[in-house]
Amino acid sequence: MTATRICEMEEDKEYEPTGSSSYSNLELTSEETMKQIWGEILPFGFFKEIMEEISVSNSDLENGDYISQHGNLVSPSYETSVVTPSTSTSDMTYTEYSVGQSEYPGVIPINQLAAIKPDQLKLAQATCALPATNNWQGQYGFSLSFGVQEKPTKTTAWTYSEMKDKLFVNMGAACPVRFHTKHLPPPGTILRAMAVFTKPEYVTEVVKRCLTHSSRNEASNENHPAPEHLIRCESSQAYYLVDPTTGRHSVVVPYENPQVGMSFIVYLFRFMCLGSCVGGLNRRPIQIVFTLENDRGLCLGRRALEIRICACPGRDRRNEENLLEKQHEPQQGTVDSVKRTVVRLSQELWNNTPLPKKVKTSSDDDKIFTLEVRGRKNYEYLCIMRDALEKQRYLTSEQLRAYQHDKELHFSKPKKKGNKNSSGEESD
Amino acid sequence: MTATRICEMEEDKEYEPTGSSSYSNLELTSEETMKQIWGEILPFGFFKEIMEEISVSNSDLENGDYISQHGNLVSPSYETSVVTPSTSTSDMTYTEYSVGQSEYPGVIPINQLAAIKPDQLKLAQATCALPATNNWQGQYGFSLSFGVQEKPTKTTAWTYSEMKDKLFVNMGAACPVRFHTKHLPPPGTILRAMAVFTKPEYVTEVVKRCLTHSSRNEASNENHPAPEHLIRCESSQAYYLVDPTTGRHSVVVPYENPQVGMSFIVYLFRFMCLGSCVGGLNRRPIQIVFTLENDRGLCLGRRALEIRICACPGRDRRNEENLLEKQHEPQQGTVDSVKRTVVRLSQELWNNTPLPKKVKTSSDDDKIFTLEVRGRKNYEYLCIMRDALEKQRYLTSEQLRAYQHDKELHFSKPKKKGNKNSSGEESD
DNA sequence: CAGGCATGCCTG
DNA sequence: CAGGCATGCCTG
Ligand SMILES: [Zn+2]
Ligand SMILES: [Zn+2]
Repeated sequence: MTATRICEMEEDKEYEPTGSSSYSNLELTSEETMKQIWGEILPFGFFKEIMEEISVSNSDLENGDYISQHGNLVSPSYETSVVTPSTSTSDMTYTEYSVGQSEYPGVIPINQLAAIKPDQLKLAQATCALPATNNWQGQYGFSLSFGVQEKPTKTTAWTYSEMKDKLFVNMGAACPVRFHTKHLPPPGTILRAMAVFTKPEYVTEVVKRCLTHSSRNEASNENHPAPEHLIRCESSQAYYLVDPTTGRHSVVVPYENPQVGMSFIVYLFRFMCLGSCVGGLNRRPIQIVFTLENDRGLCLGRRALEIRICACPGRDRRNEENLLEKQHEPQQGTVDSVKRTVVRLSQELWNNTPLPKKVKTSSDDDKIFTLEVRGRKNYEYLCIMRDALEKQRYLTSEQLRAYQHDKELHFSKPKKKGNKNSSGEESD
Repeated sequence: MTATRICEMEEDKEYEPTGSSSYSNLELTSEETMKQIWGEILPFGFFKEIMEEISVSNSDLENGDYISQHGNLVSPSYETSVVTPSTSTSDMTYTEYSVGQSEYPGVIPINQLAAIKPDQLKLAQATCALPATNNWQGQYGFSLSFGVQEKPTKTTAWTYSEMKDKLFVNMGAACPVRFHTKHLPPPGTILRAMAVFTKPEYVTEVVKRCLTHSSRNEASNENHPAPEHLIRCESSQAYYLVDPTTGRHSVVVPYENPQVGMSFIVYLFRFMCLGSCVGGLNRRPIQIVFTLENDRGLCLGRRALEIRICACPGRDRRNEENLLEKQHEPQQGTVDSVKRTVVRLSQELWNNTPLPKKVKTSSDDDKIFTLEVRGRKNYEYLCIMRDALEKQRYLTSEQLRAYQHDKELHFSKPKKKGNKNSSGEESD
């Protein structure tokens, strides 16, 4: 079990009501459960009996108050809109079937939530406002790979960078992705692909095609049922979904087990906008989250892949790899650059919340930076900020101190498989 | 009277039925006349009694056969759609009034066309598939100018280059244009602004905003009646028109005579897309054609202005001026570059026509280039091609030979005011 | 298909 | 606000 990108997950440790690291964990838990309850009903046979037997008993979860605090768990209209695969209609209307309306109440009492096995906690991100993007092979050993390529030219249609674990691909090009499972997942398992903005400032925004490219007149949209979807999968069994709660787009195909003798199954994916599309991706990096889900919509494995859709995959890959190598000589941010980044990030992060926007920065010397925040949720933002600072190589977690009500918050440190994180209070 | 951009106009000379240079002249004539007959009815008082007394008698025009050959003169539905100025409605519906339906037959017999005074021949381009873009002061001495600017910075909102007679302007910026008339035009006169692609390959395409910027959600479209119009005029009396025949957009305001003591009247124009907008201008240069029109829709004066809508008007102006200066050392195209240009242009031009696409290029030496074409209409394309080659400084008219059915075609040469052009047959 | 321009936009 | 990068696309 690896760590999530934003906050670390615990495996056996009890939840700490006072700490904040369990916060995001709970969020996952509750939303996952809601997902399971509400389900997503697809018009083919892969999902059956979705709403059955959710046994209720919960001893671990004692922080049900977060649910209402979180405020996202009121029930919207639970119609799952599903776009059927194209049947070569020429009128291009967006066929949407409303195939299911939950009779479940809007808010599920927290103590009725099921005893869910750890694996199941790894949410199906389709109904999660902040989808999980951590890699997790799961019990079936889910992973992906790319075929080796002839030396990629500047304008090769796609190229995968091992060094960056990133796919560079032309808009509209069919890109073969190999999916591996070590053990056979149950029949009815599906593969889902969903795009998510990588930067924390944009993660909440739904990834769609730009207006120009989703227009009816676009050649690429002829006879396609989902012009607004960024990701396409070349399969007659592909279904284009719009999550009714979050509005997020995804494409789903039945997961076919590799043929005997083959270690993987190949799906062709197309990405239908440029990363630079104005009013669309708008130069904001994205990743594709591939999830293996069983017929109840539970996630069996997940693999997030950074992707850049561009005109010159070869060139851009080379550039990014060169940049990364240059950066490998570690390089510290200046006091000013860290301050600026923190201020910008905090403005972005706090902007759309009812939380206090107060953030102070100061530095004792050039090595340690201090932030002061209030409120429980802020811990989550601090983690995002910390990640961003680290990613930009401005500082490491060790260099960042955070205070809440005059008490220092300690960031949990990413650890290896099976580790626990810690988040408590200590005197300065 | 100056020459049109594509073919030269004759003033007193008789039309030659065998030649082709009179072709485009006739086109102007006939379309202008159609314009006058069908008219454009605006919902305010500027145009009245449009359809009255068109006396019919024509001796000069003896090539009526071109009319049907040209094929554009069938009558579509003659409803003029007019977008009223915004009245601050918040629902952003595109208010279109259908204010007039011609009872005129679809095709006007050529010999019924009026004896139109030369000035009136200068067509109101609003209903012309290929709008006139020649500058013509007319009897009221219509012209425009720009105020002097403080030294333009790189990102000044707008800047006018005398050297290039070109306006560089930020998208959405209010740009003050000064309009001059030496004599008072009659009451009811209006000013029209219409955008036209500059390159011959695109002149027939209607200039509109891109999908992204014309979207309802665009901030710039709030309470605006014409989100799809590229050109806006800051005036409560501005009307946004879509020509029913050509689909071309224009904005029209009552032409107010300069105040006493002032030599000009200022209108503020905004240009609502970038020249680079994908699916819109798409990096294709445009010009704005300003026309003064009387209350019958007849053109009283015209001024075409090249314009570049961009993020950095200052920078781009400097770059273009530098380039122009560098080019002033004349520079010839190679045989290959001319060939390539001719082939590309001919493909573009012939592509959407039923005409034979056959074009040969050959060069006797490095100075003379030969084209072979068939069909009457091809002469028009040859002229466009010749202009493009000249513009790119590849060659001059003198260097280009054209053959039609083994007979050499002679291009008419641009001459000064009052000159005649010649287009006949000569032996090689 | 690579070199390099064009052009919006980010950074200091 | 200028320098300069980012990134689609044109040219040879
Ligand atoms: Zn796009
Ligand atoms: Zn635009």
